[in-house]
Amino acid sequence: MNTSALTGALHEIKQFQLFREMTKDQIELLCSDGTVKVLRHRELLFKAGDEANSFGVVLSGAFKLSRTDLNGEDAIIHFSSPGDILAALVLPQQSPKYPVNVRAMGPSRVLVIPRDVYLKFWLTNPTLMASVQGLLSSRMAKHQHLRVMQRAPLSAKVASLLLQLGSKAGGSNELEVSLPLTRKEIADSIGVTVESVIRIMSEWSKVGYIKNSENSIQIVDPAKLVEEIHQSES
Amino acid sequence: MNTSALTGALHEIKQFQLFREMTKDQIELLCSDGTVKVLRHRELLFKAGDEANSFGVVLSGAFKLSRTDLNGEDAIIHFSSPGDILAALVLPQQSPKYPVNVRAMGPSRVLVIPRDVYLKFWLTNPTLMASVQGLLSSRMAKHQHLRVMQRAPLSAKVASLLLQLGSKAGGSNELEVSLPLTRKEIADSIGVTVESVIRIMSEWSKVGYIKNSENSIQIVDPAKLVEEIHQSES
DNA sequence: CGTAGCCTTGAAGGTGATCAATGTTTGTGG
DNA sequence: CCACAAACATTGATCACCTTCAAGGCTACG
Repeated sequence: MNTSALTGALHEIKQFQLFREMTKDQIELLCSDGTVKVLRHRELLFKAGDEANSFGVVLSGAFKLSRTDLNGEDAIIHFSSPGDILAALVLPQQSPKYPVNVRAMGPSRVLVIPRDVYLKFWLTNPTLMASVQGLLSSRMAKHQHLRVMQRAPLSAKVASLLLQLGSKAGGSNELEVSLPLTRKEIADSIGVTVESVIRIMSEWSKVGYIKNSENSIQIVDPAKLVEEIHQSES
Repeated sequence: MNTSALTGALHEIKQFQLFREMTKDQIELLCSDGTVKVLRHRELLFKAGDEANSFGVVLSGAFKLSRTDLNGEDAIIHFSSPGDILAALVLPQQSPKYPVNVRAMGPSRVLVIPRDVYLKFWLTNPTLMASVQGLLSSRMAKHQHLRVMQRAPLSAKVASLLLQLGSKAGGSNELEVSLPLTRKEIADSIGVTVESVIRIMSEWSKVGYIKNSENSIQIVDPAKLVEEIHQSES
């Protein structure tokens, strides 16, 4: 593999919350035998059901975690951005399998690390485990949030997802969803059909709540989307 | 607090997967300053939003983890049975809050342990952390499963939940749901209305797929419920 | 230049929500 | 121990929301 790519990756990794308090030596240990893998749009990193003998730290781009339902449709479980860890949770099990498909959204890079390293160096590092639990906790929180929204109307679900994925951009209070997110992916995340998502979002585009830039979604008026969520109250 | 209750609890705990490989001394350390709390049906253990300064290990009975949605309705996140840990995931955060309400289902007992003990003794024990991640992993798997089922018809969702909660009973291939589960709780778990759940389950009772014993549900014919799930394939 | 992935719009139909009323069981205090 | 309230279970009628199906356009990329 490319050693210089790895060295570069170690520098990138230092920026992430996960490794904030780590020394350079510690980081090198934690990433032993790591390799940087570059993926193109839609390329598969881990396949659900495969033996999980390595895990990943997202360096750049984004990944979607999904499972295929009985009709062959995708159900998207989670979006991972830089700094997120992939597949770590299942590694302590004996002969673990990946529970989900992990697929790149746009060109992406990930640091792939063998399972042994996790068992030996990650699990034994309390500071790191605290951070890992933090990541898992926020992922769990998103699952819970979706569960709470399940009975809300479709518009509230879409609004909720966009606000969750959006981050601050520009001087105003506008938000921007930085993922290259398709309507289909939005639909698969909240468990509805593409058509329904399109109908809602076209409406919002028309009245100026949101705007479609080049492969990113601008939330022009977040307050209106929040309103959309609260309209579901009885 | 009652010391003899605690001593008894330490024996119970030894049976759980979580502490299988621990020595008696280790267990005592991990449960330092723990107190056994006895709760009645519907009694609240942790309240969502409260400061999380302790966590719990379920000893007997069962607990439901839920959040209240915008309409004041409950959304049930998870059912915890003996051996499960409660609220551990959020403890590493600075000034953590309980993310959910934790409420007893029927008379229940739980070992409540201070947060410090988790930070000091749990996080620093790799073997234990591996087990904890195992529990979290299975909880995450259930969330994912529900997500996959989201587009399936209501009957498939109910069938899926019952099969998930059921455990082997009797000599035949019958299953039994040991929780004192109400129709409303089933509805709140899968995000539908009570009435819909009742309509489905009455139907199943009539044709003999399931049976209502005293505060427990018998799955007489699991195969038929599995069939119910697969009918949703297109 | 053709195919694959994505976006869009319309019409029709069904599934599950809502609302309302009533029965049943459990628990509690007088 | 009875009366009353609260929680839980049930059934029916109506209707809205979202799905399904179908057809077509747009853009990117090999």
